[in-house]
Amino acid sequence: MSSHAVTDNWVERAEATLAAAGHKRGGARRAVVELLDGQQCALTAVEIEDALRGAGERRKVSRASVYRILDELERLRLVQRVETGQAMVRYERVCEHEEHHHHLVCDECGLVMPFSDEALESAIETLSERVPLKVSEHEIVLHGSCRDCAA
Amino acid sequence: MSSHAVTDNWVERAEATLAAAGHKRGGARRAVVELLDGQQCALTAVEIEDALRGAGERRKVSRASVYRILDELERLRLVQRVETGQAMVRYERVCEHEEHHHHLVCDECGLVMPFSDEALESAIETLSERVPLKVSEHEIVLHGSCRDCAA
DNA sequence: TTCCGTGCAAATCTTTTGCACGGTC
DNA sequence: GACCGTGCAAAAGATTTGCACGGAA
Repeated sequence: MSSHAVTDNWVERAEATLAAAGHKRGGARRAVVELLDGQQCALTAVEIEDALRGAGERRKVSRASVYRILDELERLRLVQRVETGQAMVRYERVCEHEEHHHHLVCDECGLVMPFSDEALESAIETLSERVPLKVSEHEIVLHGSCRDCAA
Repeated sequence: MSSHAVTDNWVERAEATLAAAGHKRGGARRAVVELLDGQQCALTAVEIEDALRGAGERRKVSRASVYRILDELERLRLVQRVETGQAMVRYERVCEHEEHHHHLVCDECGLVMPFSDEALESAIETLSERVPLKVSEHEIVLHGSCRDCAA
């Protein structure tokens, strides 16, 4: 069950975008897309592979396919990479009608949580004008200790 | 020649901190410290190894040592990791009397440049109070095309 | 029938580790 | 002399690639 059906049917958009880009359907890709749609936060390739192998109803997808699929989804801007400094890249769905968000990483237990902040976004926007780079993306990661670990 | 001798003699501080932490001196580590001191921006382990092998006067340092040295310098907060989404971690000197800065990454040619912005820092500071994480670090990376690549 | 999507296995690349030697204290 | 720092080689872990088969169009 998707947690975002109300604001943006990401699965449908993904399928449509993929079709428009000339892709045939594939069971592995559909499984990955559906899994990503149900996530609170970013997953690594290994986590995706494990999740799909585990859940009884879902088909097994080879790791190579997971990487290829994530690559293609990223190229089409359907998912985005999240670098959390944990040695593995994470990927998460990009929703059109959703607030842009960033990530909190607990360096002790590895927990990753999303957050968003308007003041931060506008500071980024303003600053992007003054910088010797045509900015297309930005990524912000706060590191520290989560409540459980800090306690 | 250090580009920062005026504001903060990082090499001296590094040597002192290392000594205080109970380390003996080592030629490899001194070479890495001196190289890092002369950099404009963050380097990868491989770049460090290559730079030291290349420069005539500098001794060759094995890659394993580069990683071990960077690890120790990071633990002592003498250098910091920079995650630019380029598959390799970058490291740069941390200066005490220098403005905190972040990075611009050209996704086309791989160029990495530093930048800093007060409004951004204060937004981060404010927001850090309201978040379910005891924040100790933050990292901001802007991606895009540099002037040469965008032209 | 034509090609793309996928799985499997091997390759590649970054980073880490084990071990032995040589230098620092 | 005791121990740490370092080099070398092998290992480990993440990601990519080559190839062949089966399914989608």
